[in-house]
Amino acid sequence: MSDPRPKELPKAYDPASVEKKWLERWEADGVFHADPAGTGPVFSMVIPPPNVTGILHMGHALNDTLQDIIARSKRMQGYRVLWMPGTDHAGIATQNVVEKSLAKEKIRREDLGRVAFVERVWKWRDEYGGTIVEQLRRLGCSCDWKRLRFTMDEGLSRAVREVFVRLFDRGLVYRSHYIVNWCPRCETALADEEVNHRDLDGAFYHIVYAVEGSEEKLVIATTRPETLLGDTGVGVHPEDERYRHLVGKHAILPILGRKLLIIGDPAIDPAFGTGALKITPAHDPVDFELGRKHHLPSVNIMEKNGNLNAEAGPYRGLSRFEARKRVVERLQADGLLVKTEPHRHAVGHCYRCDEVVEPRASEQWFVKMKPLAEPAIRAVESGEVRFFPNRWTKVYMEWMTNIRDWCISRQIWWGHRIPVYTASDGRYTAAHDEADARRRLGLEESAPLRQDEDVLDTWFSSWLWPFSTMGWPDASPELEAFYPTKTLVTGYEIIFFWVARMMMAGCEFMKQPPFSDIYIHGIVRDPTGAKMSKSKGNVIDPLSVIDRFGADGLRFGIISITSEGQDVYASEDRLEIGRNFANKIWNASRFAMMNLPPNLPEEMPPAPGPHERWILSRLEDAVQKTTSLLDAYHFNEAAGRLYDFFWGEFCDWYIELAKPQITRTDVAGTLRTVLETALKLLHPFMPFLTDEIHSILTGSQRSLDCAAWPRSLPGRRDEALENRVSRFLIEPVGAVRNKRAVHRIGAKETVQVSVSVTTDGVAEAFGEFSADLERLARARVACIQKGLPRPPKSVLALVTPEAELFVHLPESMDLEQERERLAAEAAQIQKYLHSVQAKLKNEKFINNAPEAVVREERRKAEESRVKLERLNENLRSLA
RNA sequence: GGGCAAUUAGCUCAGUUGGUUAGAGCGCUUCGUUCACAUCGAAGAGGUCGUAGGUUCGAAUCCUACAUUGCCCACCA
Repeated sequence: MSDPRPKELPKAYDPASVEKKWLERWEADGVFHADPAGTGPVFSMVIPPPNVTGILHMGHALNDTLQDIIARSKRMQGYRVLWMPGTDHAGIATQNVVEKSLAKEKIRREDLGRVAFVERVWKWRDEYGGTIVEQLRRLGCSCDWKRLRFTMDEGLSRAVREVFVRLFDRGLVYRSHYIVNWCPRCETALADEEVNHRDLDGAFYHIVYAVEGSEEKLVIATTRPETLLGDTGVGVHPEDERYRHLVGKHAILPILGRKLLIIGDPAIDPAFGTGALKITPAHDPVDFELGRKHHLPSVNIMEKNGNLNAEAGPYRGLSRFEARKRVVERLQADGLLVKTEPHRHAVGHCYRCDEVVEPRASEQWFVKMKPLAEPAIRAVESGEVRFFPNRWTKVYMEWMTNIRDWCISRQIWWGHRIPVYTASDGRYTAAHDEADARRRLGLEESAPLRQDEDVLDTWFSSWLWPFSTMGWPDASPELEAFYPTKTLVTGYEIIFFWVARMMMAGCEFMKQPPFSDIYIHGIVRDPTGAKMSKSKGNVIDPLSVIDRFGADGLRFGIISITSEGQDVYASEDRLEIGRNFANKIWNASRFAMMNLPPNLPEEMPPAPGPHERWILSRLEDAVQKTTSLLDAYHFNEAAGRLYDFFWGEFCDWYIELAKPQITRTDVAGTLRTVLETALKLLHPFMPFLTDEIHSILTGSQRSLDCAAWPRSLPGRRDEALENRVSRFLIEPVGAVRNKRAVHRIGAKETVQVSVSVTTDGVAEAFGEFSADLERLARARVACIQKGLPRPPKSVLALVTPEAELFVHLPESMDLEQERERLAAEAAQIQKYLHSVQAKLKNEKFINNAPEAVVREERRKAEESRVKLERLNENLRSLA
């Protein structure tokens, strides 16, 4: 036992210095390092890699605290824990950030050229890319930081190339001219999942198209009139009476005068709009398919940046929005705009920059997903991989079964360049490098090759994360020891982007799903339910919370306000609970450190008193519940049980009971045992605070991460004792305090208490705790006696079938008020008694309800009956 | 158009397989700083569990509708 030197312990917990110290110590001791060559059971997880441009937000705070709780508790439970950390190169996001910073110097990326630009991004990463990692450390994340990975590391890049080549060779990766989602701001294609649809108010423009060689007119409705410049056909339903005779004829495109073949296709809904559809194969997904089917030409009218090109004739160079305006004006002037009606419809937006996305036909690379999805579906179907909460299974299945091919090429510079090489004769292949490409194409060593200009979607590296971080494609000791991982913790917003794709990659390349448990948590929102975003200015900065409340305060706070599987409404006020609890733990420990006698024997003293056996019994309950709740991923319930135990049972009752007897060995020993055990249970939630207290308390400099998780000791549970404590101690104390408060008895005054009991046994039970009652309720127990009538000038404070407790009050007591209170209580019990008696008279209840339930109801009825009788007696005697 | 979630105290949420006189934190009211902690202690007020039916001896809990809110998916131009 070291000397805690209590005088130096501050009254309030001061996280700042403590956190810094322990961060360094954990790192120095290598507590978080996982050795693949070690012995014992293994537990592994990979962090959802935050964007390298990221700064810690509340979403990370929640996600990574959850993982850290798992990691630390598993470590204490004896597992060799690997929590693999790293960051994501976040192609578009990072490129945008660097482009923005270049813009301040009035430089565009084109001015620099590809090589110099990519160098700038690397430079940016070297300078700022460590920010998020530092912040995760400050949060207390027990990742194996020595293994920090980055999706553009050489090793991970090699894995990306290997995967691309394998898929190419299997025919699962292909190049195609296809309509894709195009972000004119980022100037790149996007995957379907990267487009957010929002309903916006737009207009439905009804436009007149003339029919060639006829007086007939066709009216066509569209929401994007500017795309008519790219029309190459008109479609109608083949059985539509209004239009079927026109099929095969031509319509004349307004403004440009182009001839448009009128085709019939059952895909066209005669009931929608005017029943006639303008076909713009290059700028609409439906039209693209129709165009292909009916061999219509495709006219691309848009530049990469969304401005119109030469195909748009007079509108060349205009933005798509300006062009829309001008086209509408022109149609109006020409008398071709029949009407404009308001129309609300879904408009796609870029998930990175929120620009309105345009469908645009272009040459892109795709992954054929169906064959990859099948094993990933089976793994979940069979129960090999499970979602927590389970409802996400359906969402996953739905998406997986309807999966579409994945557009993986991006027209940006920052990312893994597509490893496809084309020879001068036009033949191409995927390859690990140029030499490999020449081999595959049967070319000479010096033959010129051109590598594809595009880079891969960021998620094309993230989907390999669980094994690329462990050294794949090599057969590494890490893969051997730590793959597959056990639990993946992530938010539901990336189930499609990431979780589903990792499942597919794991099944395909490792022949084994990458994890068995998928824990899905909600999104952190502001108190009004809006997503937190910098532009809205509603973000809570976790770092400022750490500054104010400490990392442990933030961690405990965010976990306790997060109900399972639900979104979290966070505000700094709500997080205070964590800071307050940390302070409570600090002060309870401070009490222990100031009062525990030196040279206390290590082992638990034998035959402790009833208070001690009581708190040990409650501790046992806390150990059991916390352990099983954590195993089941019920994090906030586990946190809640610990909070209740520590604050509501240990501090509120046990410490108060122990105070006068703290010099006794069994009392001090119990206090220490309970505190130490509680610190261990709390450690995964609040690692800094618990390590600090533990080190002061024991002199040990080792983290509790190295301590053993508290074992359940069922022998400590004593429910009969718990029952006695609550009936003869906790309830009487509460009752006396209540009368004191109600009758405004000053805190310094002592009140007299008498107890009337029915049996000697009950008198004894009261006697066991009467000293505690006297101290905790500032009372003096005048007498405990069988059949004692209500003493004069006293009020009934507590009534049970076997006892009545009276509090003696001064002359000034208000009898009338007291009568009202008793009468109200009697009325309430009367009402309850009626309901129970009615139940017991019901034969169906007696016959159908389990015997235990019936017995319990009988007991309650009897109890209420006796209580009511006593209450009424007292009421009469008050009159 | 499909699907999912939520609806319990002023606010934010618990309430495990149907059986407690429905709980917690915050906020509110009253009282209290010799005694680990005012980031605290004590006491208290506050709820027809969204609505309407149904199943059952018994429903906040199960079923069916409906309402409100939020989210996800979907090529109706």
